[in-house]
Amino acid sequence: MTYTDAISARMMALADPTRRAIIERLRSGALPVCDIACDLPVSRPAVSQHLRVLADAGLLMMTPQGNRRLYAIAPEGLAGLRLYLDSLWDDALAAFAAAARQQAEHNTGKSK
Amino acid sequence: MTYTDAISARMMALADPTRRAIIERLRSGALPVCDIACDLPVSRPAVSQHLRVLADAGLLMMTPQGNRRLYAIAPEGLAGLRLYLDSLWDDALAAFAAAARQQAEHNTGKSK
DNA sequence: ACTTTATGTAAGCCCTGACTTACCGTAAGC
DNA sequence: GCTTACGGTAAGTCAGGGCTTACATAAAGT
Repeated sequence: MTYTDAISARMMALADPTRRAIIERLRSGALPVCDIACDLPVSRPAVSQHLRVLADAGLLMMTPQGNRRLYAIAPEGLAGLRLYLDSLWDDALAAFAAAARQQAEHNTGKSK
Repeated sequence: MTYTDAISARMMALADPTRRAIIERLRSGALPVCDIACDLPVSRPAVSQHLRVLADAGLLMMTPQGNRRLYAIAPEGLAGLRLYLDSLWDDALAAFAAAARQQAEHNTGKSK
């Protein structure tokens, strides 16, 4: 399903350290490109490319404002990731509990 | 901080499609390497390398059992990721609300 | 002890993607 | 109307990582 593809795109977008730095920079609110790029260790075109990747993944929204373009985190983009991790967490916990239970009764079964 | 580094490692580990497929395969419980690799489109050594990456990231735990090695999802490995996404989600929502509020009073301010 | 099964490791190939420089469009200010 | 800031695009380079084949190790079975 295309649902998983969106998860993949967002996960890969968030996996890059530079893009994570951009996201961190935008936690407190929208910023123009120059403000994002000025204290990053890469060139401004590189930041533009990263912004494109993040926007294509649905993690950023852009609003033109006169001369510049404000980028901000799109909360909806994070929703799917949260759901995915939560379901994975649930299944992992259930499998862990089941394994522990099975281990316990295996031990009692052959208790000397 | 090394906190963020663990997040990065886990995010990058989960970003790869093949590794995501491995994780999906382990949702229902622990499996030996051969069972994981048999229905994946890559060779078994490739799976071994992916398992190493996932284990190094703290996302998998391995328990030797005779001839084979059982791999299972480590729930603790997911906890940090969930916390990170939740905090990002909170900040993004707050910033979004603040921007909307500011936009609103800007509009009322210059309402004709 | 020898063979088979299960798995990790080494070396090498190759493609993706992150980065850079150079260039182009567009809105603002004078 | 020019010039200047802002920002996206193009082309090319280069390193990292994912894959494969070949080899090594270890436990099990017979």
